[in-house]
Amino acid sequence: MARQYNWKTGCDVEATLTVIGGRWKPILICRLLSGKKRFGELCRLAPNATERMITLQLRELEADGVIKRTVHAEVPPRVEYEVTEYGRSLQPIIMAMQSWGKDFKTRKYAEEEAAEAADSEHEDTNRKAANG
Amino acid sequence: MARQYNWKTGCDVEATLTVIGGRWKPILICRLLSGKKRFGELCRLAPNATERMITLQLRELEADGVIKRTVHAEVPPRVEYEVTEYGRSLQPIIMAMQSWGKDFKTRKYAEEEAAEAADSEHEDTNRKAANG
DNA sequence: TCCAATACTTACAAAAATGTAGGTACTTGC
DNA sequence: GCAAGTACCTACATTTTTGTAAGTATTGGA
Repeated sequence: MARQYNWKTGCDVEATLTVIGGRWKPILICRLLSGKKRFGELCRLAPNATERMITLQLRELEADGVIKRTVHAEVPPRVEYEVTEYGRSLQPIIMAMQSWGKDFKTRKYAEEEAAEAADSEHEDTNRKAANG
Repeated sequence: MARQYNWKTGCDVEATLTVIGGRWKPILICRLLSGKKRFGELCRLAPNATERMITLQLRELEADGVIKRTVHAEVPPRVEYEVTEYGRSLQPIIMAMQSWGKDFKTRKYAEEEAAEAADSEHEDTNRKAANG
């Protein structure tokens, strides 16, 4: 997300992308929208992301005022992340993405099933042809 | 967007990102939501993107069934892009992004103004101090 | 014959994002 | 003394994305 973007003339959609355009950012925001989480929890909730990526993306979100980081002076350390009030204004976007994605997954899954079914039917035909 | 993603177990938000996660995709979809456009028009409407990027992202959107590409057999060639019915289901996401971005821009702009005002006040103070 | 116009494509180069492997700090409990 | 536990950080390597510059096809018109 290193973009030369003009706040006066730039496109609205592009502006949003400067904040949530990172690969893991929408996912992390989504996780935090349902409540405060510790670093380790976030890692477990985003298993495809590495710890390093999660750290980096959280830092950027923090810098943009979307989330808040709280360090508890304990040993072993405990760090909690939560969305700020401002960050919560992203909720409609994240929710829309979640809802669309759910539907998309169902579609994709159905497609795969259909493809497999077609495949095995094809195998049947081949077998019959070989036998005939 | 080259991700090993599991359609059964994967996160909903992440699923959406496999489709609209490209840097220019949300912008292109946004442009097309307001109506059919020619390639050249899209280039003019997304001036920060190169022609190559626009081509590539359009191809991916087409492959995902979000947009439709129509080639008219003319010389010089004319190619039109439009969102499919399915693509239109992304509208809530794009609109939410647009709305949030608009607000964010206003905020950012105000911040910059404030920073500049503070700066020139600082200069005044310095001048006074130097004079006193 | 050469140019203009459009929507690309291709090879190559640069930049950005992401991943890997290791290390750090601190204190409690064995 | 040593391992465990947490939330990182750092250097480095690799992958992915994006950009640059040039070339392609077609045909009507100067």
